[in-house]
Amino acid sequence: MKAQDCIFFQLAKASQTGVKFWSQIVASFGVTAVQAMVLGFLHEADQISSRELGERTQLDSATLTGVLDRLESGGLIERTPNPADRRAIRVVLTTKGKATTLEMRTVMEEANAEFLHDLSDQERQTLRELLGKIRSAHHKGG
Amino acid sequence: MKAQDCIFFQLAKASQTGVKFWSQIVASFGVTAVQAMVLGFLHEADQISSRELGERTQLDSATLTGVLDRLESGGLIERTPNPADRRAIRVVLTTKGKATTLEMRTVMEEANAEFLHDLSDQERQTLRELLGKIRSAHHKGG
DNA sequence: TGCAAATAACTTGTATGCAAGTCAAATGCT
DNA sequence: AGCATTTGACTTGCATACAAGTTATTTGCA
Repeated sequence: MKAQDCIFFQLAKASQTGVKFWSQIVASFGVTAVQAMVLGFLHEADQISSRELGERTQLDSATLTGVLDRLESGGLIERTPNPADRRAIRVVLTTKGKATTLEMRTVMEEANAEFLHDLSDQERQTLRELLGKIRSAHHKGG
Repeated sequence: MKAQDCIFFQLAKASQTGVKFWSQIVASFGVTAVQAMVLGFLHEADQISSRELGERTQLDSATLTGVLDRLESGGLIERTPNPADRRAIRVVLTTKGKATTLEMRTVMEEANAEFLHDLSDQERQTLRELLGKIRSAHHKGG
């Protein structure tokens, strides 16, 4: 078996290609690929705790603290206290954060389509299914 | 479109799942996932320059310098001078590096099979093809 | 009620990834 | 030969990842 045939290598490199592609697109909004993803999730569910945000984005709490720090410095989100649990925070989009996120969501759809431009509709569907199958198979101790 | 349906997110998370899986396996050899990958490529082509190794592994020269540093500290590789080009180095596996790499290649095949355990032969084949298609479509300015 | 165990966010240390820049050596062109 | 350009490896700075540990707070249970 050649190293290039290793599924871990293939996944990692396809992922890197995607992240680079997406990074260049969202760079014009002043955010990184990961930051853009976090904003996208916040657009779906605002006011959630760091823990829940980490669950949805599949980001480690250590990683997320840094990402939130930079988003907060950029004025895109705010950390507000949660009166019901003083250990937790509530992450909220600022006005600027909401505007940026809205703009990016349009761009994201275009980017998704363009990134998979060379694949047929059937292939895109299959790819998403297979990637999902992998993740669910290895979810928490599979 | 939900953030979870973003192909960049799906690729990144499937990749992370793979890297974590592979990392746990190679940890017993005292190397990281990336280090194991580099060793795998060196097993195919020893004595190559850092530039060529970077081409094959798709690792940035900045990243590769650090990876080679740690492999060299671990006694798995050595940097030797290239008399034909004094700018370049030649990366060679040590005896220990060769032994480790040999052992790992067996484990790698098992890990590949186990990681894709929930997929049929047809699905595995399709997945590899689609990932390859993505990478080649975006290779150097696509 | 009181205290051990669990939890939320953060911190620390190490390893990629990548853009940008440095330095020495090799190349190309006149 | 002489010199600008290119190249190979390295360095720096910043942004993820993630294991491991800290602190304050909350929960669960005797």
